[in-house]
Amino acid sequence: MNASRPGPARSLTIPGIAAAAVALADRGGLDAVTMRSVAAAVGTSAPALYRYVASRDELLGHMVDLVSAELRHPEPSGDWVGDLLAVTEQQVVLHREHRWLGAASTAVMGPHVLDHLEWGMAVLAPLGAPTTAVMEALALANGVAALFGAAGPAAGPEIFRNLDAARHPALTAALANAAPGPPADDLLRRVLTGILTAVLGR
Amino acid sequence: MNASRPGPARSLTIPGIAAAAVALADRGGLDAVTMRSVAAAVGTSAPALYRYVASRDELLGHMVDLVSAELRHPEPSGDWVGDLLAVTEQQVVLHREHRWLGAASTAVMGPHVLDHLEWGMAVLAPLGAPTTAVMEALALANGVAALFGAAGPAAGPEIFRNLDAARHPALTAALANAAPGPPADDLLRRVLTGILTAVLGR
DNA sequence: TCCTATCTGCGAACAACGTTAACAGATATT
DNA sequence: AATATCTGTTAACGTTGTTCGCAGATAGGA
Repeated sequence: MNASRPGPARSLTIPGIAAAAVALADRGGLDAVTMRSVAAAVGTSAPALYRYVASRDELLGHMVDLVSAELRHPEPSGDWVGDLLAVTEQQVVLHREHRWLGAASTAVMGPHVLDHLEWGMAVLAPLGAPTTAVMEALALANGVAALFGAAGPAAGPEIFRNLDAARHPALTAALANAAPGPPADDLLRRVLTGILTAVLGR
Repeated sequence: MNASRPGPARSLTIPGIAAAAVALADRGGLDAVTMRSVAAAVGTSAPALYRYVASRDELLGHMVDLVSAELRHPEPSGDWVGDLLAVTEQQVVLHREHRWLGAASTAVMGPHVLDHLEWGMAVLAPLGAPTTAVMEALALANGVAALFGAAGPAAGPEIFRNLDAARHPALTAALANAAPGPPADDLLRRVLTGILTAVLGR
């Protein structure tokens, strides 16, 4: 831990700052993550944060990487669908616990996000599919995880304010007798296998 | 066109305002859509816009609805996969022409967005699947369209700044000899059919 | 030991944003 | 003609991300 550099030692760390920002976003959404609020949460001043991050977007990237570090990647077992499904389920939980994840623009991928891609490449390597197809499959898996995590009662019935019973009869009837509940348990597995076989052609 | 109401007539329309906002967003992203810039584009003042929209978020909703109006929904032909694929391809084009579409939070669905859902319900009605499954299938189709539209050279190689050849060897090798190009033509069809059959179980 | 270079964190400030308040002018109904 | 009501504008408020200097602290070199 030798700094070997003049000047006082830094009192904060990027993971610490990102963790405070994540806690704020979990409570009040991404709008609650302001430079001033994060600074107050870690006990410092807003301009001091710019000694650690170049911009707010970079801080958001650190947040994404921090929560992505929670993913546990099992050793590739040969059952590539099962392996991928296990991690995708974790991603769904991640998106459900941190509903800001999908909106956090990842302008630059953090190391843990890259770890996930690396693991996915290793899992799908035995298939011998072209790398572009593998990347597309992984991107689709990520997107499906985001969709499943964001689903459910994300917003109230205000979304259907413009619903007109005369113009949208089928939709009106469908919403009347069937509120959109959480997706079925095995739906993610079915969709994921459907996507993977469609993309990788196996 | 009788207003039958005192006071001067309004000089603007919501579609006109939304069209100007769409043009701004197409050029400079969603950040370029500020109340002042939109007002300048339509030749008025920022506070005057609040006579037409209650908030900036509502304006964003009008933008989403305006571009969603471009969707052409064919008469259901019985070939529900083909019908759905035709419209989903249009949605991909829409997301590619308006890359801000995915980021525009739809707090309230406009009439044309509801039209799309209504049409989807009608297309999938002959299957006799539970309404929740149909809604899930349509939501997934929308999400896949957004994913396909957002794919490609959306951002430069800055995304992989944190790539470490020692930590991510497979990824490094994959990126070296295969730049992520646009998805194959028939990929969307394969993925969509895979998802639909997985969700609707047919 | 003292000096100096260099780093940290802070107070003030700036431009831009969404939004509101109060007001002048225009217009259709009475 | 009088009145009520709607429109659009100017000014302003609070908040945001970000930058500018500056005071203070600290480690290495003399």
